[in-house]
Amino acid sequence: MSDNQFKRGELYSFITGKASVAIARRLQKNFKEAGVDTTIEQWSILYHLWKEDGRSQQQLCDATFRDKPSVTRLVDNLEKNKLVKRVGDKKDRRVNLIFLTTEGKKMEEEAMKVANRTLNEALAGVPKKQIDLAKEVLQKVYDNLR
Amino acid sequence: MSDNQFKRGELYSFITGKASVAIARRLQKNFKEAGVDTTIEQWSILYHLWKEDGRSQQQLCDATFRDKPSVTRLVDNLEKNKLVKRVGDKKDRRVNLIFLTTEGKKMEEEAMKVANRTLNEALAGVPKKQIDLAKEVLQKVYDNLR
DNA sequence: CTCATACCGTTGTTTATGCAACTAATACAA
DNA sequence: TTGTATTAGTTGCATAAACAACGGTATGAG
Repeated sequence: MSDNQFKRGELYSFITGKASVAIARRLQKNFKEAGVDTTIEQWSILYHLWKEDGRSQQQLCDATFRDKPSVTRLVDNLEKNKLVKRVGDKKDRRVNLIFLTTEGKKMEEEAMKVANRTLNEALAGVPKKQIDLAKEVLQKVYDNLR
Repeated sequence: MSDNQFKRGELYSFITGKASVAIARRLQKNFKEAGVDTTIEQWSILYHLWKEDGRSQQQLCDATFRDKPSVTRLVDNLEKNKLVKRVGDKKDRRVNLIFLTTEGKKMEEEAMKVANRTLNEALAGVPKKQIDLAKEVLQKVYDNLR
Protein backbone atom coordinates (compact mmCIF):
# COMPACT_ATOMS: atom_id res chain seq x y z
CA MET A 1 0.00 0.00 0.00
CA SER A 2 0.80 3.54 0.67
CA ASP A 3 2.57 4.40 -2.53
CA ASN A 4 3.02 7.97 -1.48
CA GLN A 5 5.75 9.78 -3.28
CA PHE A 6 7.11 12.73 -1.39
CA LYS A 7 8.61 15.88 -2.72
CA ARG A 8 12.13 16.23 -1.44
CA GLY A 9 11.39 19.23 0.75
CA GLU A 10 8.50 17.52 2.46
CA LEU A 11 10.52 14.47 3.13
CA TYR A 12 13.30 16.41 4.72
CA SER A 13 11.08 18.39 7.05
CA PHE A 14 9.25 15.38 8.29
CA ILE A 15 12.32 13.31 8.89
CA THR A 16 14.38 15.95 10.59
CA GLY A 17 11.49 17.12 12.75
CA LYS A 18 12.53 20.71 12.73
CA ALA A 19 9.41 21.77 14.62
CA SER A 20 10.18 19.62 17.64
CA VAL A 21 13.81 20.71 17.58
CA ALA A 22 12.62 24.31 17.61
CA ILE A 23 10.32 23.62 20.56
CA ALA A 24 13.14 21.96 22.47
CA ARG A 25 15.49 24.87 21.89
CA ARG A 26 12.87 27.38 22.94
CA LEU A 27 12.05 25.46 26.08
CA GLN A 28 15.72 25.31 27.02
CA LYS A 29 16.02 29.04 26.47
CA ASN A 30 12.90 29.73 28.52
CA PHE A 31 14.17 27.53 31.35
CA LYS A 32 17.38 29.49 31.41
CA GLU A 33 15.63 32.84 31.46
CA ALA A 34 13.32 31.72 34.25
CA GLY A 35 16.25 30.46 36.31
CA VAL A 36 15.14 26.83 36.04
CA ASP A 37 18.50 25.10 36.11
CA THR A 38 18.02 21.89 34.15
CA THR A 39 18.24 20.54 30.63
CA ILE A 40 15.13 19.57 28.72
CA GLU A 41 16.19 15.92 28.83
CA GLN A 42 16.57 16.02 32.59
CA TRP A 43 13.23 17.81 32.73
CA SER A 44 11.63 14.92 30.89
CA ILE A 45 12.66 12.63 33.73
CA LEU A 46 11.55 15.05 36.44
CA TYR A 47 8.26 15.50 34.60
CA HIS A 48 7.38 11.86 35.19
CA LEU A 49 8.60 11.87 38.77
CA TRP A 50 6.41 14.84 39.55
CA LYS A 51 3.48 12.80 38.31
CA GLU A 52 4.55 9.82 40.40
CA ASP A 53 7.61 9.74 42.60
CA GLY A 54 9.76 6.70 43.28
CA ARG A 55 9.77 5.02 39.88
CA SER A 56 12.37 2.53 38.71
CA GLN A 57 14.77 3.43 35.94
CA GLN A 58 13.08 0.87 33.72
CA GLN A 59 9.73 2.59 34.24
CA LEU A 60 11.39 5.87 33.35
CA CYS A 61 12.75 4.29 30.17
CA ASP A 62 9.24 3.34 29.11
CA ALA A 63 7.78 6.69 30.04
CA THR A 64 10.40 8.78 28.28
CA PHE A 65 10.98 6.55 25.24
CA ARG A 66 14.66 6.36 26.11
CA ASP A 67 16.94 3.35 26.36
CA LYS A 68 18.53 2.23 29.59
CA PRO A 69 21.95 3.80 29.21
CA SER A 70 20.32 7.14 28.47
CA VAL A 71 18.26 7.00 31.64
CA THR A 72 21.22 5.83 33.72
CA ARG A 73 23.18 8.88 32.65
CA LEU A 74 20.32 11.34 32.99
CA VAL A 75 19.78 10.08 36.52
CA ASP A 76 23.53 10.38 37.12
CA ASN A 77 23.40 14.04 36.18
CA LEU A 78 20.20 14.71 38.11
CA GLU A 79 21.81 13.16 41.16
CA LYS A 80 24.91 15.27 40.64
CA ASN A 81 22.66 18.32 40.63
CA LYS A 82 20.91 17.07 43.77
CA LEU A 83 17.47 16.95 42.19
CA VAL A 84 16.87 13.21 42.66
CA LYS A 85 18.22 10.36 44.74
CA ARG A 86 18.67 6.67 43.89
CA VAL A 87 17.28 4.28 46.49
CA GLY A 88 17.76 0.53 46.19
CA ASP A 89 14.49 -1.39 46.15
CA LYS A 90 14.34 -3.78 49.12
CA LYS A 91 12.00 -6.17 47.33
CA ASP A 92 14.19 -6.55 44.26
CA ARG A 93 17.81 -5.64 44.66
CA ARG A 94 18.31 -5.21 40.92
CA VAL A 95 16.06 -2.16 40.97
CA ASN A 96 16.83 1.49 41.72
CA LEU A 97 13.89 3.60 42.74
CA ILE A 98 14.32 7.27 41.89
CA PHE A 99 13.02 9.84 44.34
CA LEU A 100 12.83 13.59 44.09
CA THR A 101 14.80 15.61 46.62
CA THR A 102 13.22 18.63 48.29
CA GLU A 103 14.95 20.76 45.71
CA GLY A 104 13.64 18.57 42.90
CA LYS A 105 10.11 18.92 44.21
CA LYS A 106 10.42 22.65 44.54
CA MET A 107 11.27 22.97 40.88
CA GLU A 108 7.96 21.56 39.62
CA GLU A 109 5.75 24.62 39.76
CA GLU A 110 8.05 27.00 37.93
CA ALA A 111 9.19 24.41 35.38
CA MET A 112 5.66 23.40 34.45
CA LYS A 113 4.68 27.02 34.12
CA VAL A 114 7.56 27.59 31.70
CA ALA A 115 6.70 24.43 29.73
CA ASN A 116 3.09 25.51 29.36
CA ARG A 117 4.11 28.96 28.30
CA THR A 118 6.51 27.54 25.74
CA LEU A 119 3.84 25.36 24.25
CA ASN A 120 1.53 28.35 24.01
CA GLU A 121 4.21 30.25 22.16
CA ALA A 122 4.69 27.31 19.81
CA LEU A 123 1.01 26.84 19.06
CA ALA A 124 -0.01 30.49 18.97
CA GLY A 125 -2.54 31.07 16.25
CA VAL A 126 -3.19 27.39 15.57
CA PRO A 127 -6.84 26.41 16.09
CA LYS A 128 -7.46 23.70 18.67
CA LYS A 129 -9.04 21.51 16.03
CA GLN A 130 -5.91 21.51 13.91
CA ILE A 131 -3.75 20.82 16.92
CA ASP A 132 -5.82 17.75 17.70
CA LEU A 133 -5.55 16.56 14.13
CA ALA A 134 -1.80 17.02 14.06
CA LYS A 135 -1.51 15.18 17.35
CA GLU A 136 -3.44 12.28 15.85
CA VAL A 137 -1.13 12.10 12.87
CA LEU A 138 1.97 12.17 15.05
CA GLN A 139 0.54 9.45 17.27
CA LYS A 140 -0.18 7.33 14.21
CA VAL A 141 3.38 7.82 12.98
CA TYR A 142 4.68 6.76 16.34
CA ASP A 143 2.47 3.67 16.39
CA ASN A 144 3.53 2.76 12.84
CA LEU A 145 7.17 2.70 13.87
CA ARG A 146 7.16 1.33 17.37
CA MET B 1 -3.88 35.57 23.78
CA SER B 2 -3.77 31.92 23.31
CA ASP B 3 -4.81 30.85 26.76
CA ASN B 4 -4.58 27.21 25.89
CA GLN B 5 -4.14 24.97 28.84
CA PHE B 6 -2.61 21.65 27.97
CA LYS B 7 -3.11 18.34 29.61
CA ARG B 8 0.18 17.05 30.88
CA GLY B 9 0.35 14.12 28.47
CA GLU B 10 -0.24 16.33 25.46
CA LEU B 11 2.40 18.72 26.56
CA TYR B 12 4.99 16.03 26.97
CA SER B 13 4.36 14.43 23.59
CA PHE B 14 4.53 17.67 21.72
CA ILE B 15 7.64 18.92 23.42
CA THR B 16 9.64 15.74 23.23
CA GLY B 17 8.64 15.09 19.63
CA LYS B 18 8.51 11.37 20.01
CA ALA B 19 7.23 10.93 16.46
CA SER B 20 10.24 12.56 14.86
CA VAL B 21 12.58 10.66 17.16
CA ALA B 22 10.90 7.45 16.05
CA ILE B 23 11.31 8.39 12.38
CA ALA B 24 14.97 9.19 12.91
CA ARG B 25 15.61 5.88 14.63
CA ARG B 26 13.83 3.95 11.91
CA LEU B 27 15.71 5.75 9.16
CA GLN B 28 19.02 4.96 10.82
CA LYS B 29 18.03 1.33 11.12
CA ASN B 30 16.94 1.19 7.47
CA PHE B 31 20.20 2.80 6.34
CA LYS B 32 22.11 0.16 8.20
CA GLU B 33 20.09 -2.68 6.74
CA ALA B 34 20.48 -1.30 3.23
CA GLY B 35 24.24 -0.93 3.68
CA VAL B 36 24.10 2.86 3.47
CA ASP B 37 26.99 3.76 5.73
CA THR B 38 26.12 7.15 7.17
CA THR B 39 24.31 8.70 10.10
CA ILE B 40 21.03 10.52 9.61
CA GLU B 41 22.72 13.78 10.55
CA GLN B 42 25.40 13.29 7.93
CA TRP B 43 22.65 12.31 5.52
CA SER B 44 20.94 15.64 6.12
CA ILE B 45 24.04 17.40 4.82
CA LEU B 46 24.45 15.06 1.87
CA TYR B 47 20.75 15.53 1.09
CA HIS B 48 21.30 19.22 0.38
CA LEU B 49 24.52 18.66 -1.53
CA TRP B 50 22.76 16.19 -3.80
CA LYS B 51 20.29 18.94 -4.59
CA GLU B 52 23.06 21.42 -5.22
CA ASP B 53 26.74 20.63 -4.89
CA GLY B 54 29.42 23.05 -3.73
CA ARG B 55 27.58 24.97 -1.03
CA SER B 56 29.28 26.88 1.74
CA GLN B 57 29.04 25.69 5.33
CA GLN B 58 26.92 28.73 6.13
CA GLN B 59 24.43 27.76 3.43
CA LEU B 60 24.34 24.28 4.88
CA CYS B 61 23.62 25.75 8.31
CA ASP B 62 20.60 27.56 6.94
CA ALA B 63 19.39 24.56 4.97
CA THR B 64 19.70 22.07 7.80
CA PHE B 65 18.66 24.35 10.70
CA ARG B 66 21.94 23.61 12.44
CA ASP B 67 24.42 25.98 14.00
CA LYS B 68 27.91 26.51 12.69
CA PRO B 69 29.81 24.24 15.05
CA SER B 70 27.43 21.39 14.22
CA VAL B 71 28.01 21.76 10.51
CA THR B 72 31.77 22.10 10.97
CA ARG B 73 31.84 18.79 12.77
CA LEU B 74 29.45 17.00 10.44
CA VAL B 75 31.62 18.07 7.53
CA ASP B 76 34.68 16.90 9.48
CA ASN B 77 33.15 13.46 9.79
CA LEU B 78 31.92 13.37 6.21
CA GLU B 79 35.42 14.28 5.07
CA LYS B 80 36.87 11.57 7.28
CA ASN B 81 34.54 9.10 5.57
CA LYS B 82 35.59 10.48 2.17
CA LEU B 83 32.07 11.48 1.15
CA VAL B 84 32.76 15.21 0.75
CA LYS B 85 35.72 17.52 0.28
CA ARG B 86 36.31 21.07 1.53
CA VAL B 87 37.52 23.51 -1.13
CA GLY B 88 38.48 27.06 -0.27
CA ASP B 89 36.50 29.68 -2.19
CA LYS B 90 38.82 31.82 -4.30
CA LYS B 91 36.46 34.80 -4.26
CA ASP B 92 36.13 34.93 -0.47
CA ARG B 93 38.85 33.23 1.46
CA ARG B 94 36.74 32.92 4.59
CA VAL B 95 34.47 30.46 2.84
CA ASN B 96 34.71 26.69 2.46
CA LEU B 97 32.76 25.20 -0.42
CA ILE B 98 31.72 21.61 0.20
CA PHE B 99 31.80 19.20 -2.72
CA LEU B 100 30.67 15.62 -2.99
CA THR B 101 33.27 13.01 -3.82
CA THR B 102 32.53 10.31 -6.36
CA GLU B 103 31.66 8.07 -3.46
CA GLY B 104 29.36 10.70 -1.99
CA LYS B 105 27.55 11.05 -5.29
CA LYS B 106 27.14 7.33 -5.66
CA MET B 107 25.31 7.13 -2.36
CA GLU B 108 22.41 9.33 -3.44
CA GLU B 109 20.18 6.86 -5.23
CA GLU B 110 20.12 4.17 -2.56
CA ALA B 111 19.90 6.64 0.33
CA MET B 112 16.96 8.50 -1.14
CA LYS B 113 15.20 5.24 -1.85
CA VAL B 114 15.59 4.24 1.79
CA ALA B 115 14.43 7.65 3.01
CA ASN B 116 11.32 7.48 0.86
CA ARG B 117 10.58 4.00 2.02
CA THR B 118 11.01 5.03 5.65
CA LEU B 119 8.60 7.90 5.26
CA ASN B 120 6.08 5.55 3.67
CA GLU B 121 6.38 3.25 6.65
CA ALA B 122 5.89 6.18 8.99
CA LEU B 123 2.85 7.56 7.22
CA ALA B 124 1.19 4.28 6.32
CA GLY B 125 -2.55 4.55 6.71
CA VAL B 126 -2.58 8.30 7.12
CA PRO B 127 -4.68 10.07 4.46
CA LYS B 128 -2.83 12.61 2.35
CA LYS B 129 -5.19 15.32 3.51
CA GLN B 130 -4.28 14.78 7.15
CA ILE B 131 -0.60 14.68 6.33
CA ASP B 132 -0.89 18.07 4.68
CA LEU B 133 -2.72 19.47 7.67
CA ALA B 134 -0.14 18.16 10.10
CA LYS B 135 2.62 19.58 7.96
CA GLU B 136 0.92 22.95 8.08
CA VAL B 137 0.72 22.87 11.86
CA LEU B 138 4.36 21.89 12.20
CA GLN B 139 5.38 24.66 9.81
CA LYS B 140 3.38 27.14 11.86
CA VAL B 141 5.07 25.96 15.05
CA TYR B 142 8.42 26.40 13.42
CA ASP B 143 7.56 29.89 12.22
CA ASN B 144 6.27 30.84 15.66
CA LEU B 145 9.58 29.97 17.24
CA ARG B 146 12.14 31.00 14.70
C1' DC C 1 19.00 -27.24 44.93
C1' DT C 2 21.06 -26.07 40.38
C1' DC C 3 21.41 -24.33 36.12
C1' DA C 4 19.74 -21.82 32.18
C1' DT C 5 17.35 -17.71 31.21
C1' DA C 6 15.57 -13.26 31.66
C1' DC C 7 15.85 -8.79 33.68
C1' DC C 8 17.95 -4.28 35.72
C1' DG C 9 21.28 -1.30 35.62
C1' DT C 10 26.18 0.23 34.33
C1' DT C 11 30.19 1.24 31.36
C1' DG C 12 32.83 2.23 26.94
C1' DT C 13 32.88 4.08 22.38
C1' DT C 14 31.33 6.97 18.65
C1' DT C 15 28.51 10.59 17.11
C1' DA C 16 25.99 14.77 17.72
C1' DT C 17 24.11 19.25 19.98
C1' DG C 18 24.33 23.96 22.42
C1' DC C 19 26.89 27.63 23.99
C1' DA C 20 30.77 30.71 24.40
C1' DA C 21 35.12 32.20 22.97
C1' DC C 22 38.22 32.68 19.39
C1' DT C 23 40.82 33.57 14.57
C1' DA C 24 40.90 35.08 9.96
C1' DA C 25 39.00 37.56 6.21
C1' DT C 26 35.95 41.01 4.48
C1' DA C 27 33.09 45.25 4.29
C1' DC C 28 32.29 49.73 5.29
C1' DA C 29 32.41 54.31 7.31
C1' DA C 30 35.12 58.21 8.73
C1' DT D 1 43.66 54.56 4.60
C1' DT D 2 42.60 53.33 9.00
C1' DG D 3 39.78 51.52 12.31
C1' DT D 4 35.48 49.15 13.49
C1' DA D 5 31.95 45.99 12.70
C1' DT D 6 30.45 41.87 10.44
C1' DT D 7 30.86 37.31 8.61
C1' DA D 8 32.80 32.36 8.07
C1' DG D 9 34.57 28.93 10.20
C1' DT D 10 36.94 26.46 14.26
C1' DT D 11 37.75 24.90 19.05
C1' DG D 12 36.70 23.73 23.99
C1' DC D 13 33.51 22.16 27.22
C1' DA D 14 29.25 19.97 29.04
C1' DT D 15 25.40 17.20 27.89
C1' DA D 16 23.07 13.59 25.48
C1' DA D 17 21.93 9.49 22.16
C1' DA D 18 22.72 4.76 19.97
C1' DC D 19 24.78 0.45 20.30
C1' DA D 20 27.26 -3.36 22.23
C1' DA D 21 29.10 -5.72 26.05
C1' DC D 22 29.07 -6.71 30.83
C1' DG D 23 27.91 -7.98 36.04
C1' DG D 24 24.63 -8.74 39.52
C1' DT D 25 20.07 -10.39 40.76
C1' DA D 26 15.85 -12.97 40.25
C1' DT D 27 13.02 -16.76 38.41
C1' DG D 28 11.46 -21.07 36.90
C1' DA D 29 12.25 -25.87 35.16
C1' DG D 30 14.28 -30.05 36.13
